[in-house]
Amino acid sequence: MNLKELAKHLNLSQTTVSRALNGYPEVNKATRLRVEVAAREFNYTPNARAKGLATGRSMSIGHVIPTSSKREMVNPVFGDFITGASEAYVQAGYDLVLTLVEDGDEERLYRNIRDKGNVDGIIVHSPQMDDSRIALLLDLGLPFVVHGRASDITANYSWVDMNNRGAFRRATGFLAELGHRRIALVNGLEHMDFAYRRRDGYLAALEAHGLKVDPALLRAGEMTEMLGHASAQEMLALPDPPTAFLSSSMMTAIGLRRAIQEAGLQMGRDVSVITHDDELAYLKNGQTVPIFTATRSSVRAAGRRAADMLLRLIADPGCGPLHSLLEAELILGESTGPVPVARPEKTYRQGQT
Amino acid sequence: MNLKELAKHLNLSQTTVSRALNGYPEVNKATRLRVEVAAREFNYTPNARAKGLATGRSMSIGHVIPTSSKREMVNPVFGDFITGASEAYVQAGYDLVLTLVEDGDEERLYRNIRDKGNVDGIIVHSPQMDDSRIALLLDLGLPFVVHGRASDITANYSWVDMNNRGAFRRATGFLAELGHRRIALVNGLEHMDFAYRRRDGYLAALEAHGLKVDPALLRAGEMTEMLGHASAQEMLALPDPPTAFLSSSMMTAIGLRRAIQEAGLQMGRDVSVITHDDELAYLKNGQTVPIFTATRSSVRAAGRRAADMLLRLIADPGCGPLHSLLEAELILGESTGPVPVARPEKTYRQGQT
DNA sequence: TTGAAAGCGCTACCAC
DNA sequence: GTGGTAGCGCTTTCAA
Repeated sequence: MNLKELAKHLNLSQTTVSRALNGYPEVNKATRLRVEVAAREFNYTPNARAKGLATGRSMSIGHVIPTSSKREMVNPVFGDFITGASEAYVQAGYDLVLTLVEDGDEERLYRNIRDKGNVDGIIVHSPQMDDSRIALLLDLGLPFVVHGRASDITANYSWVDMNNRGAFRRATGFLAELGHRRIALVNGLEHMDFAYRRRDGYLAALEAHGLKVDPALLRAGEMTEMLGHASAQEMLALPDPPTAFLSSSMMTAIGLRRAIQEAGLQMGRDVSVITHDDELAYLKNGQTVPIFTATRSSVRAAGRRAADMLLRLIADPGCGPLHSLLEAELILGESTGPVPVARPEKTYRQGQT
Repeated sequence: MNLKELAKHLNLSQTTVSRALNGYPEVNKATRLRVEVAAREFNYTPNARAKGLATGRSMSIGHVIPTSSKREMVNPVFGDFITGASEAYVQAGYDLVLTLVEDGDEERLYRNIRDKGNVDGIIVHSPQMDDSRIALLLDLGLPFVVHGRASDITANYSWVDMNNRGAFRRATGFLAELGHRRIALVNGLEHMDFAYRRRDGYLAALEAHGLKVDPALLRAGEMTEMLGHASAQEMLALPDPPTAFLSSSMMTAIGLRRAIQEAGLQMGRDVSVITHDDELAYLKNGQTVPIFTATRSSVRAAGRRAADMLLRLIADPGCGPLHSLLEAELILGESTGPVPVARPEKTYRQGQT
């Protein structure tokens, strides 16, 4: 059933029915009620394409995820991010359009996304440090929010990010305070902004604790189980092996733990591991003390926030670039209870530059 | 730039320009060339909504993922599935619309999806054994392909599934052949079809090897690290603990391995683990022998296949329900080399019922 | 408070 | 080969 038929059935004009259904004030109360009842009765659902054509808005948001042989496959945390974003979209009546893109030809791709017109704005995933997409999107005038930041870009754009630097600084600090002197980092590809920041936090903590950096204890690559395994295996074979590992991903950590086990070492006794993507981690202190890193729910909160931000940007383009830095929970203690939700550290507006 | 403007610029009618751009045969070769050049020059991209309104097709596919507090969060393998599906969509010029839905009110929801008209078909994720959505969708006449099956449903519908039963039968068999008599299964929620089938395969293998089923070695729940940890902890405290574990998910396996380690046992020596979602698993035989379970790439292949299937169903609705069962790689051996891609076991058409 | 009619940008039918 | 024109289903002036 479409609007025309519904109107005919009610002996009303399309105009009135449309107005009644879209909450315009000038409709007679009784008329509106009649229309609403009939709409429900006939399961009337407006055609989104037609509505979009008429209003100029598509009521959907694009999520653009770069993939290529050189980058990682779709990151597992993406599911959590989307879950959070989706909440906002459902409430606001928006749809989510997912676009996986091989890198290369960004110019044409993003222009097409805009001109095709089936999204009102996009969320940009996996920014690199010098991500060229930001300038491009600013130029195209398509509203967007970046999930993460691009450290080498000076332009002012909207983003939502986890405090990666802070999380890794603290995690490294924990290990140092427990007496570890040889702390390894198995990171993601370091042209990715999140990985750069994590490394930065790691280095800062080493320096703060008077530990010197050993390049042999640093590894970066696609965050696979294989990377974790190979890295740990090689490092543990060093004359002066690490006694603790920081891992940037759950996947990497799985391989890393396997290598530790294969080396005949025991987690939490001989060697400690803290994983970023993981819900639980280990510290060396005789018996295992988990560090609770609530990354999954934090990422979900980030998704929610990014979506809210973008919707606001679309509704009120003048509200200027928005930023939000979320603090990931990182709790020393028992591994019980529900996962706490990340709290925003700060959110602020800023005038357009 | 839109069609009208482009046509005016070229001193041609919209009709001709449209025909030239859409590959209709009756266009003069020279004209077509002129049009194509101009289109590229002005970065002309047809408006998808207008095109959709005119053609009646939206050129996008919906992926519907149920979520609720009672079910698991978005499964990590979903990213791989989407990656595969996306390849097909890009080639065919389709977009991917992602819809996360809380369960309840399926009736209204799926009807809305159809009537809203911004997808031409959907992929149904996470089917339960008696999933009510299948009858509903069949009734609604919206083309769909299920990722997985619904064992309790007798209707004939299109699906793509991994051979979960076979994979768990084989995995259990490996362990039994290595001499394990007490093999535990930590499964997903067993009203989910994949979990039911995995359990079924596990039970079949036990029976084939003359091992008896011990309910104390069976656990099912949301596939979290906590489930894995709690399950393994309790089982290892039994008077007659298991010497091997099968885990339905990477997340569960992480917790499970932690419990093993906390119990002072050593993986691959005291106890063996095979994880489904994982790339590597362990067998007990003096030294560690990994089982390479190429689930990630297998799932990606499944996504690709499901998408191809749905596109075909949309193009030719008469081609009848299609089915495809994919075999997950499960290789005893070294953990090196690239991940092999799943081969289809069988694909066949079938007349409409 | 209601309705007629003009688009939104495109395709597709029919005439030339 | 090419062009005029009537929709696709909705919103939104403008009049009444």
